[in-house]
This record gives sequence, C-alpha cells and structure tokens, in this order.
Amino acid sequence: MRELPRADDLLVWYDRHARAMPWRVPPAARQAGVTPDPYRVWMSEIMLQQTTVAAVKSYFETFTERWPTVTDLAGAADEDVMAAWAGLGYYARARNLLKCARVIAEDYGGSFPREHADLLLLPGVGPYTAAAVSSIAYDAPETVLDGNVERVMARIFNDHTPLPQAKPVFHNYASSLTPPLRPGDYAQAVMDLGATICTPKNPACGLCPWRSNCAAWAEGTAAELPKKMPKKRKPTRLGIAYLAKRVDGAWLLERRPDKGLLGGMLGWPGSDWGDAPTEAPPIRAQWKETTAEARHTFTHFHLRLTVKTALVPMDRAPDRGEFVEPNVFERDDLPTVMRKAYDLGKGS
DNA sequence: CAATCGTGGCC
DNA sequence: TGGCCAAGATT
Repeated sequence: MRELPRADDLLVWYDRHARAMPWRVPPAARQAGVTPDPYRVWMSEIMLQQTTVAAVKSYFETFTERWPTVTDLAGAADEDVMAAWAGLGYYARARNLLKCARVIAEDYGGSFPREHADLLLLPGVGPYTAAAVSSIAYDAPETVLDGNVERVMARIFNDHTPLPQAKPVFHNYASSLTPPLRPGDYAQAVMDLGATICTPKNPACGLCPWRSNCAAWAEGTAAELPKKMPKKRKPTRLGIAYLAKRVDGAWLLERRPDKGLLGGMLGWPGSDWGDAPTEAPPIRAQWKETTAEARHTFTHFHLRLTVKTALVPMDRAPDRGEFVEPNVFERDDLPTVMRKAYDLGKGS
C-alpha cells in the first residue's frame, strides 16, 4: 500500500525551487516574518484566472504601480481600468475587479476579509480565488483547486474520472493533503509543481518530490491524466468592422455594452457576427473594403472580420459611436481583435 | 448546469 | 493550420 504524499516533502522542494514572481513573497522571507499584501495577492489571482504567468506579469506591474492600494483602484475611472486591462482577455474580470475594489474600500474600510466565506461574496471571487487569497495572504489552511492541482491529484491518486465531473472528488483529495503549517506556501507549492514538473504533456516525473507516492507514476498513466470530457468544435462566424477616420485623424469608436463578449471595452462599430452579417455602417461615407480580413479565435468560435474603411469630413455626425481625437486614441486601449482590425485598416 | 467569456504560446 | 492549454467565475 503506497503512502499518501507528505506536504513537508513538497515544502522542502518549494523552499529550493519556488519561482520568483512579482506578487510572491519568497518562502525564506515569509518564514522570516514578511507577510504578503492581500491587495497584491488578490490582484494577481484575478489576473491569473485562465491566464499564463508570462501574460500577467506586465499587467500586474502596470496596475500595482498605477494603483498601489485597493483604495486607489476604487477611485479609478472605469474607462481607465478597462483600457489598462485591454489585451489580457476575459474582460468581466476587469469589471468585477473594479466592483470588488469599491466594495472593499467602502464596506470593508480598505482591507480584505480573511475568511473564505466572506471572500466568496466578493465580485469576481469564486471558490479558487477565495481559497488562494485566504491561504496565500493570511496563511489560512484552505485548499486551492485550480487546473494544476486537479492534474496533480488525478495523477497522485491515478483517478481516471473525467473533469469537470471529478472536481468534488479531486477537492477531497487535495483537502486531505493540505497541511496545518505553512498552508500558504503549500498552496503555491502544489501549483508550482503542476506548472513546472507535473505538466500536462511530458511530465518530468524524474524530478518530482512526490514521485514515490504517485499512483499514476507507478502505473505509467501520468501523461494521460487528467481525463477530460471531449470538447465541441468551434464554428466560424463572419463579421464586418467599420473604421471611419475623420480628416483630422480622429477615429470613430464605440463603447460595448457591459454584458456579453468584450463587455465594457472600446471597439469599432460593426455588424452582427454570424453566418451572413448585415451591413451596418455607423456613418454615411464611401466605404472601401480592405483586401485582407482579420482572423481571430475566441473561446467558443472563430471570427473572420471584414474591415471597411472610410475618410469622413469634419462636419458629418455619426449614427453610432464617438470620434476619438488623435492625441487621445491609443491602439493598445483596444482588445486584441479590435487591434487586428485597426492594423489592417489604419493605412487606408 | 451547460454555456459563455480572450488571448498567446506551443506542437 | 488548428486544437490544446493556462493560478476560473458567472449565469
């Protein structure tokens, strides 16, 4: 009978191999008494939802330099936060980030609650993030269950139950391994293990501190776990984006509604996105079609965006959207799909 | 509760 | 190229 893996063995590994990250207090400093800033822990966890560490780093630096405290962030203008988030994706996170900051500033006197149950009530904070903030920021013995931990548990216990069905069971596995001492470092250690050793493809089992306790290693099934439900294939949708440039260089843009795809972000006025998009120019003009189209893949569909451009006189009012002066317009305030359309149409 | 919600890197 | 994957939450 194989023994359960011990948290201590992982912590020893973590003390040696913890990756340096802008939001992380390294294990040595932590054990010397340095405590993490809950605001930075929360900020990083929101940004890291379904997003790679590499993609998050520069955004985290920008946000925390521009808004050093949750009170600063609470006082920011919506459009500034959305623009700063542009390119990172899943824009509901940015809207909820700001909502949450305002709740913390107004209802909690600027300090984050410690309890998992209280954190769970905050906008944009779900079971994972509540456990992450509670454990990492306050060293509470909560169990984090993210994609890394799911993979590690599936392998340690050689459980072939497909996700997401297996989630509750995997949480029980993870909970049974969570230690009362250094739970914050432990939470980060399991995730680091999943990110660097117990990887989705070609896991480096030879370097794993838990190898001798891993059922999948013993059975040779590590690489095929965790099992997942088959995914649907993505349909392709078509659309038209209208890039109107006024003779002074101002661009015609539109703020998208808060709900739905790219909610709250700036974008080019456009058609619907579907099988046969209907023409919907936002202003009367001589529209020209660019030769290439913008291709972009969202979570659940492919988009092929036809870009049309026009030059319009100063005195012509648009039916939709607002002109943004050239000294105010920033390409990088746009979500990626809109940047692609801009890159195709900016020269015309 | 299954569907929705971005993007970039990797193979 | 296209599917997979990443420190998930919301409805």
